[in-house]
Amino acid sequence: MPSDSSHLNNHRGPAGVGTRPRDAWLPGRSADELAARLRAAGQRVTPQRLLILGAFARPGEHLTAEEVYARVGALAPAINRSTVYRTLELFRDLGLITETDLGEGARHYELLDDGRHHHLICRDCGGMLVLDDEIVAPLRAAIQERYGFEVTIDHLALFGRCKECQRASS
Amino acid sequence: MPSDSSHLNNHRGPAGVGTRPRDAWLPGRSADELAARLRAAGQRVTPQRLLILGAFARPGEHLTAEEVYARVGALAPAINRSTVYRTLELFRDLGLITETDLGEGARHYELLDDGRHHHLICRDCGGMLVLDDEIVAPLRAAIQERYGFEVTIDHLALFGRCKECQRASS
DNA sequence: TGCGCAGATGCAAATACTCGCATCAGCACA
DNA sequence: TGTGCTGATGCGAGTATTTGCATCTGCGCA
Repeated sequence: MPSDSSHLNNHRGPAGVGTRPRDAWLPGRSADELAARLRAAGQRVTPQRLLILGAFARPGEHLTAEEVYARVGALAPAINRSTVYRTLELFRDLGLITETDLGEGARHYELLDDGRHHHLICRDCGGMLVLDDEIVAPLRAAIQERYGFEVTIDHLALFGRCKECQRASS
Repeated sequence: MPSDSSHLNNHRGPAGVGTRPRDAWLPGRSADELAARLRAAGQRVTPQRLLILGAFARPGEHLTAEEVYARVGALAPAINRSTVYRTLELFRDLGLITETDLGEGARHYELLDDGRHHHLICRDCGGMLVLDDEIVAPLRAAIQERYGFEVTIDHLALFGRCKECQRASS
């Protein structure tokens, strides 16, 4: 379906909706905060959405879509798998959570807070390093300056070979 | 399976095998070149592998795994879908092809040549810009310097909002 | 050239994710 | 508060990808 990109903007409401705020929104535990955030983006507040955000206990915890589905299903069995996937996509676009492919077969989602971080993953040993956002920030700035493109780099996973594995095979 | 990373190095041969050459390897059309490249990496030369690389007609052409499978299947119907997926993964690790999630539901593979490029994709309008590797190179260098990590950034897809969509919603 | 082992493949099932469509329900407006 | 429109959800089917295991085969070695 390479020529079909309609799904890319299929949950935008009217004028200005979906705009990511300039100031990062600190993830709140309260339903009220999510409700306000959704309404500000022209999105509806539904019990499903509240539950799905609630599945993220704390920032820093990685969850796959299936794990979110399992947690939510324990509380409200009627919630559908598709709704979970679609809602995670929405939250990602709103900047509430990050979505990352850590190379483990399923994408991981995480509450987004101000202390952004990224990962370096070794394809040889599987080891994972934390990459400071300070290293990534210049890329964001350069893209903004050169292309006027507001890029979202919230939780990058980059692959390669760690120092140890390079040494081991040289 | 978050704790299982054994698959990350399951197609490495003995000593030094799997090492990516410092000098980029220009993708060759000839089976001989692939054979030499595979043997140098301690990998076996099989008809399946030759066919799968052959599916990439030219650099610059994006193919999904299913498209590769379809092309290869037209020539040799016996080749299995799993083999295609596993072989693409191998070629990616050897630096022969790039793997990118362009947000279209299936990952795209492309022959890697020296003129690396990346993509900026607008989540609002679906538009795609080409991002010059010159902008990304400093990140690669910074990671190498700070972490001693040899990162592979061959074909990045970054998402965000293009200049026009920013303007339209402000 | 023949033998054997480790790695590659085929197969089938399981998991991960996407999509179209009918129905349902927030929320704007009367 | 009631009504209707539009976006959200449930559902089911389809596509994409991964995995374990049995079998097969490339290639090093005798």
